[in-house]
Amino acid sequence: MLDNGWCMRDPKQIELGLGDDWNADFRFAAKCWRRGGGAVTKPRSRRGGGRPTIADVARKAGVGAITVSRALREPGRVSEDLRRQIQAAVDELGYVPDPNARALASARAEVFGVLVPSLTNNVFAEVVRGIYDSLSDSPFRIQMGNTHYSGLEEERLLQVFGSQRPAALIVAGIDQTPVSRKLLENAGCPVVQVMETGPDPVDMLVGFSHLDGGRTATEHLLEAGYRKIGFIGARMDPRSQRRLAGYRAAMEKAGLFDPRLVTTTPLLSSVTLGRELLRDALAKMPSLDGVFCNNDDIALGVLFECHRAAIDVPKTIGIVGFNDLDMMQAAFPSITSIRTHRYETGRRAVAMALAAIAGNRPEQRTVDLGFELIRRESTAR
Amino acid sequence: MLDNGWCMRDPKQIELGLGDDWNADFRFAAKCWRRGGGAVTKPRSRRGGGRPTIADVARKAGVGAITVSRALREPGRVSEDLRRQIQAAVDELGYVPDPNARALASARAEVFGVLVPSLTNNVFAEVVRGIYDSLSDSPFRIQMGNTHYSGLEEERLLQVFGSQRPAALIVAGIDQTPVSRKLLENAGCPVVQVMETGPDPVDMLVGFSHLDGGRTATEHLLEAGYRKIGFIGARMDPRSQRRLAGYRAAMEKAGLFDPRLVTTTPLLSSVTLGRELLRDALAKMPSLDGVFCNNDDIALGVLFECHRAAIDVPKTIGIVGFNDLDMMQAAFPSITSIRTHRYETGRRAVAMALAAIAGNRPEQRTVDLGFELIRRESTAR
DNA sequence: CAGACAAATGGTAGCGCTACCATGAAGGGC
DNA sequence: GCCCTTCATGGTAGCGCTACCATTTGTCTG
Repeated sequence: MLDNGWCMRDPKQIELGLGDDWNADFRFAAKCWRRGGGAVTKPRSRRGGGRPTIADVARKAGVGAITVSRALREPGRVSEDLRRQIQAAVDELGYVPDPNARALASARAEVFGVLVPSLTNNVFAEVVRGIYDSLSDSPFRIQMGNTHYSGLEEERLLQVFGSQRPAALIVAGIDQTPVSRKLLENAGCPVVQVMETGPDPVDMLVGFSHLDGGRTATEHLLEAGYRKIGFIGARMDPRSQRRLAGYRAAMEKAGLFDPRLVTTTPLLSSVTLGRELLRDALAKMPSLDGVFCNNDDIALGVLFECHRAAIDVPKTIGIVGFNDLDMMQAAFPSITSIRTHRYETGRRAVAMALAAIAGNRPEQRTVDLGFELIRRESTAR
Repeated sequence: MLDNGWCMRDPKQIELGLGDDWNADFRFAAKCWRRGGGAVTKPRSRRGGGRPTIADVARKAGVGAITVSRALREPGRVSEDLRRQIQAAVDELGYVPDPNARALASARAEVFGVLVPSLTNNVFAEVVRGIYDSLSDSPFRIQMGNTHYSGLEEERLLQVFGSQRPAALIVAGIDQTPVSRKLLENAGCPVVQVMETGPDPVDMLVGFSHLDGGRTATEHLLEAGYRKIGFIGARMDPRSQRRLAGYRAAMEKAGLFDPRLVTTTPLLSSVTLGRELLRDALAKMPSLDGVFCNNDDIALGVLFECHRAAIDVPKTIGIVGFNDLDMMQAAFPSITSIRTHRYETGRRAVAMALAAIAGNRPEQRTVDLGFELIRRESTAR
């Protein structure tokens, strides 16, 4: 065992020592805060803190508060002159509008709600990055939620998000529970489902067909001459299930499907797990000559296991991944994968939501961004 | 070249077609919305929508509004009887408090502001995951910002976040600009800097010493008998700089430092880049016999490049990574790395912030979570 | 030049909630 | 019994902003 290592500090020290009842904790926290207990607060003259308000700006600029409000939100409706005066006052006072007051008064928050099943999965991280980049110069904030692949958690978060009257909602997937679907339909804002295609979006939809992706990957292996092609998948969420369905369709069409070729687990995907699953797959079916992996982490694990077991890739076993993360190209041998447009998905979702907010919903409510098969060494025999 | 692939759809189709002036876009959007233009809104009787308010609950329960408010926030201060009545009314009406109104009235939003330099970097994703998990059952929302490793962007986001009167701020790193530092000091809420240690935190600090990490990694290579040990680093942010400093300290102490052993680039880190950087390093210094990599992506790239160039690892070249992502353990040969406690960092940061909100700031304002050297095959010669 | 109409600005009245203070009732010490 | 707390509840007055409806001025039509 090489994984011994020495510890710089006692790991016990790293525990947290937190109570379970966060609400109680916070209630206590809030009470203390009110009494000026802990926080580094400056003494505040007025209740809301000493910060300038719209009234301060209005006074300084010699105009009405509402004109300041308009100058900031709809500059076109305020005369050039006043606009300059107001801008000067804003700059001088360092005025920043209070988003809470704004949301309360207008019954609409400048917030995009974003729901993803995982924060660390690179796939969703890329989508989220696209969303952030698209909104970074906009007045919109982003409220993100992690559903942990749980329908119940999604319902809860949707409930919470809805209470804020968001400007739009972006959610991963199309497999919402009936309750979630109802919440989305009644959200009173544009809704974009991402990462899939399907016949019946709640509102708008951006993604691609995982079924076609799975089929394409499998057909590629078949064309390359592989026959005993296995499917290896972890964390079998709905998207993985569809990839599996695509695999199965291609294998059945070729008359090669065999349930013993399929190896899955509900465990969270990881490179290490990819290694273990290949071992399992080979134990069940020693004559395996190809693998379509649920995702690239698994594919990388499979590759490493092949190295370790001295199995030649691509000669003895061909490997195809899914998503085409950067490392697929760098691997040795480089790994064939299905490239998906994750960043673009985020961008497009925001673009569609903004269009809908502006009242011109795209006539095309479903956008299929497709995917690409990237052929590499791992299937070139 | 194997990276040809065929495209399922015209990539040109994937462009966005968005204007540059988001503000103008949104202004238009908002205007349309007000006129009932696009969104799927239900007709609303009152201005704020037809949702139940605290007054509705109070009426139904036969109590004053303020009692409802208290029952929800400080149940202990309301009698058992009324609490039950109120809860029944809340459930029946499906009442959810409006966080905007709450924030406005109390001059304090139940929001944690979180600022990270990257959303896709697994390191920060893990910290963020810890933060999310720690707050998932709390009343706090999370407002995340992506600084893109830019001080200016950080200042801008801090400004925006501050306008919301957050309950706490968590920011990555200790190298804020003077402006950012001032903004943090005046935020009027607990502030936790994460991912580093240092002598002078704004408020609280959770992390570890990247310098010590770099030194430890390098000393390990030295102990294993490597002599011409290179440093390979991409995206040389302040943390990477400190790792480099640790590397340098160890090498100088051993009398082995040579600037030609250091290969860096400001480019964003990736596995592919790791391959290229090793090529560069070997071009400069063909006798290289060890590499300490800035992070695990780079280390993986280095490993793949060694495979491709038929360089034996660990015999000819030893490799050490940084962070100990899952794939380090799965790689063949497995890769020695410095394990960092990213998830725990997020958890601890939240715990400290909550404690501070509650008025009992930990006496220990700086928490060093340390790191571990995980010895593996890549340095076992 | 009246009448109509748009453009520019302002006043008022909330949005839904909580801080602050007031009230009345229930205990507790001498 | 008195005063002094403490506890449970409620009324009132905003928090900072914007929707809605004036009001004023200028411009255009016939």
